[in-house]
Amino acid sequence: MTSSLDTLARQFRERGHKLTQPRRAILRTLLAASRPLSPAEIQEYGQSYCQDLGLVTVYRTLELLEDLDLVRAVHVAQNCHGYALSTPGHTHHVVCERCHAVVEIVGCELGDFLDSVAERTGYAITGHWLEISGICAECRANERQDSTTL
Amino acid sequence: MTSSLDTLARQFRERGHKLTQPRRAILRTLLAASRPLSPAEIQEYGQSYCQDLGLVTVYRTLELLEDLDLVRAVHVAQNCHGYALSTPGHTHHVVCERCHAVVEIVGCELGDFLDSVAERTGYAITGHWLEISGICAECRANERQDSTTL
DNA sequence: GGCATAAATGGAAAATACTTTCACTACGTG
DNA sequence: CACGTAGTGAAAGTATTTTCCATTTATGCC
Repeated sequence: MTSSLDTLARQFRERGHKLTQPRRAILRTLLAASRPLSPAEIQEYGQSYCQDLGLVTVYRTLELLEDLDLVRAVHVAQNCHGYALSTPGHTHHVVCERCHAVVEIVGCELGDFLDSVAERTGYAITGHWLEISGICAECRANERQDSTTL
Repeated sequence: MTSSLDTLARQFRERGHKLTQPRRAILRTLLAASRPLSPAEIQEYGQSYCQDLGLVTVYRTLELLEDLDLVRAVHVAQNCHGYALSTPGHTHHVVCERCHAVVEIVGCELGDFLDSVAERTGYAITGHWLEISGICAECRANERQDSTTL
């Protein structure tokens, strides 16, 4: 959003990666996009900058850009494939990074925050999705154990 | 989480759906799970309750259960197919439901909320993911226009 | 500026994942 | 307990992602 192609390119090279034409095309496409794009879309639009940009390259470059924190995967509802029983009402999840256990948080205390978002962005807010990751008590206990036995 | 098989089954029937063996197997699997499962996993585990549970049925049943709000899709990072440039630092997205335009919210005001989550759940919070959906100013303007021209 | 070289590329094809179709089955009402 | 319909699984169809490898290209070095 705030980054220019130059800034991105510099960061890219500074971390020891080559700035090839295909990669430049992908960055340009992402810079020009007003919404998250799928790999196939990135290839399609990217070909206006780099004639024969391959889909494989798009996948590889996205992976790299994610590692470098220059790009992020955005949650797109249709394409999320984990399912869990929901408790009635509005809830959020806290997912353990180690064992993937899920705790649901029943209350939702984001009302004020969402109001301010609406005001700042001009959007009419219709919903939100919050997921919190962490390490559950059990896994932390196990980790302590592991490190003492080593 | 708090629901029993009986409760789920009752809600299911009350809303005019048949409670078949495959569906029962899927509900049982979800009840027994401690983390979100993919459709393929649900099929695999569900087969211990219903010998030849088909993947198609899993997809259809999940869709139905989502409609009934008995199950929810949980964001699983690997399977999200939208990519967007990330601005440096921590941001959240507001995505327009109509045109998919994305606005990034730069500040993050969830600190206090996350602290209370940590306290309540016993998790060490390592990160969070918030996405807000809404309708952007432009799309709302278009909608008003549409309804007056009709 | 040209050269060496290691990284990066694109196409083909394999491997996965997801959807749709359709003839058959079984739920549960009466 | 028979019947009608919602629900089913297998298989085919489509889309997505990964792997492999011969070829190309960016970049540091002269």
